[in-house]
Amino acid sequence: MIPVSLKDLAKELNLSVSTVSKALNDCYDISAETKRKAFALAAKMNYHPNPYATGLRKQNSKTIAVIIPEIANHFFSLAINGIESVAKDRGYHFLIYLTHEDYQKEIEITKHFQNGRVDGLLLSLSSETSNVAHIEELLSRGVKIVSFDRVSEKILTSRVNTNDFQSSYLATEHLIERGCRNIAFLSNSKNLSTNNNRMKGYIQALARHQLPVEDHLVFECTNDNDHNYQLISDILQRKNRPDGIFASVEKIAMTTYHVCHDLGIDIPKDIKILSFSNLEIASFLNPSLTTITQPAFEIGQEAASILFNLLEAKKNNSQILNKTLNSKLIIRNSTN
Amino acid sequence: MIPVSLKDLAKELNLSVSTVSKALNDCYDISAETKRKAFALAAKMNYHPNPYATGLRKQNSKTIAVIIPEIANHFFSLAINGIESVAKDRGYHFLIYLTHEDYQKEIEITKHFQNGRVDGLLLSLSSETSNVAHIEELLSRGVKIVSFDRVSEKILTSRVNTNDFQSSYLATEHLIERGCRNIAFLSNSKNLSTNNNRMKGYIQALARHQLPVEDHLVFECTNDNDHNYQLISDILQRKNRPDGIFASVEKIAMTTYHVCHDLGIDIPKDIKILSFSNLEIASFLNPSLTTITQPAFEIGQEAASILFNLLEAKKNNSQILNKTLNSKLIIRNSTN
DNA sequence: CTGTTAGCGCTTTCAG
DNA sequence: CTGAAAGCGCTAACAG
Repeated sequence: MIPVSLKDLAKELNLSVSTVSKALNDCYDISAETKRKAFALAAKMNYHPNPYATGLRKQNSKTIAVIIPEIANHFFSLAINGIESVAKDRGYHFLIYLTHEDYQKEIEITKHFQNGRVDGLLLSLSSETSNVAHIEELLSRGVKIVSFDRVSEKILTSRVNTNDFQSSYLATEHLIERGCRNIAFLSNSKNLSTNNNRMKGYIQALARHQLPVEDHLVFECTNDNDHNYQLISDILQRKNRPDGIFASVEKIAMTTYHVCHDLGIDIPKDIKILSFSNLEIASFLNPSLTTITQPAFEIGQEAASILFNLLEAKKNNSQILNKTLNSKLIIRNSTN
Repeated sequence: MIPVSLKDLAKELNLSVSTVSKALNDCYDISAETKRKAFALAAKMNYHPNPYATGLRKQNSKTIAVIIPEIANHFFSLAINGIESVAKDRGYHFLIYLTHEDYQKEIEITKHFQNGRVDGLLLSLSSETSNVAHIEELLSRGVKIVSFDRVSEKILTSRVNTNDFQSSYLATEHLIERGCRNIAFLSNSKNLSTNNNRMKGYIQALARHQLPVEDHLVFECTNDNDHNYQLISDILQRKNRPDGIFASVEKIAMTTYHVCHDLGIDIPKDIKILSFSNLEIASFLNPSLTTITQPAFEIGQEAASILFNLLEAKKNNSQILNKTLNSKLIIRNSTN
């Protein structure tokens, strides 16, 4: 690294460092001529200020952290696209951290933000997280946080998420209208706000249509695919097999699909599958899956905007916003 | 942000800032007792050094940039997983930048690394990039770079990629063995090393099996899906329709699948489709697609390792490495 | 309009 | 074993 610093420019221009600094920052009290020369030389020598020196002085870093459970998941990668689109416009950079759905890792990661590394944080909780003391600690230090998708009631931050309840209600209703009377819900993790809202939508739709809400139709899947496979396999081999499956996330829907394939169960004739999914091609490759697609990109954008506004607020305006964006129900195969 | 600094610790301990600094850095010339007290207080007060102050002093940032064309693409998100796994272990942080396959954006992004923001760069070129002066500029400034996947001969850095040529050769051969005699190659972008190597593998397999290599069987797709749809639609409505399609990337394979569906062409009976794809479920959802899966995670790991070694090399060891990792051919439906 | 000075939080000689 | 002082690159208050 052969950096060119303000000092180098100053020497070349026979000016003081501070004058050059002010010139390049277009301060009102610097002559037009000096500014011209400063900019010209800066361009010529390809000068770019050291962001960390500036940050140290200004007590900010113009960078944020994005903490997510995983990245090889279309929801989160699309959300990052949204975050990127607004970060770029507003002059912010972002660091990515992955918890891999692990509470301990989330805590470890959290420690990096105790001292100025980032101005703020975009956070989506791991499915293993129920205790949120590590987040509250950051908040008490004055770190600005906006939660998205996987939020917690206990964390007092602005939140951006999907209409999980409502879309689940509508989607479940859709299954009922297609004739399902015995719909199982494959839950993700009881710690997840998203999962719980989805389940509430499912339950309410059943209730609304006078269908029994049976405990034995709600199953808790885990992050262990083999376990899920076995569980679903058991469910589908019962005497009174469900005629509909609502999988709270895509991965579980895929496992269900897999099991059906292995057991020779015909989708959608024998069983109908409904799932949240942000992977366009999923519903396309297999038109018998009905999917709920979240506005992932917009969620990322919205969360980032709120955070940047918070960071740049003149007053310590800590108003908590709750934004809910609508998801779309995608039905490719409504016949039979 | 209410930060706790070395100064705060020093005051509390009635020691000088430099002593505390040395104590926490476990310097040999500090008494065990002092160290103990320093560590204890640091833990109690939740002290974490400001990374940018340290960086400014040590002239590094312990952060790298990852520049990729897009993130909602399984290859790149898996590669990021690999990068993350080694960055975490080696104490590095990473910033993500997306070019969106746009040469101008790539140039803009590149400007952020002229002055200390990152110690090094993991780079995968945009499909629009043919002139690489912006990268050479960084290199001449002493920025360490490792290229992966989308590399350029013109950029003299270590490179990590897949055995594109060989796997394409084998996959094409597989199509031939399944009876294809008229295989079209749907190219991605002529600027991409990956694409070109894949095409070479395809051509060589045809040649090896005494099949004519015909120009009119190689088609250039773009980033415009509608254009691709039209192009592929035209191809599949010719008199002598291809009996096999080799799509250089997943997105093009999906469009092909889509066109087949709309035209009522049966896969794999009427036509066989082969594609590079890192999305596990693609080959699963549609078993008639034969896919080549890249070791994306490992490529990320390998590239990151090489970069970190480079950054920490005592001598200015600028040896250029070229690593090629093997991809896997996944054939789920070899009947008919 | 320009320069001097101080300091952001940290590390690192060098003196004691 | 500990502390004073300098400085990484930059900005900002203040003096001239």
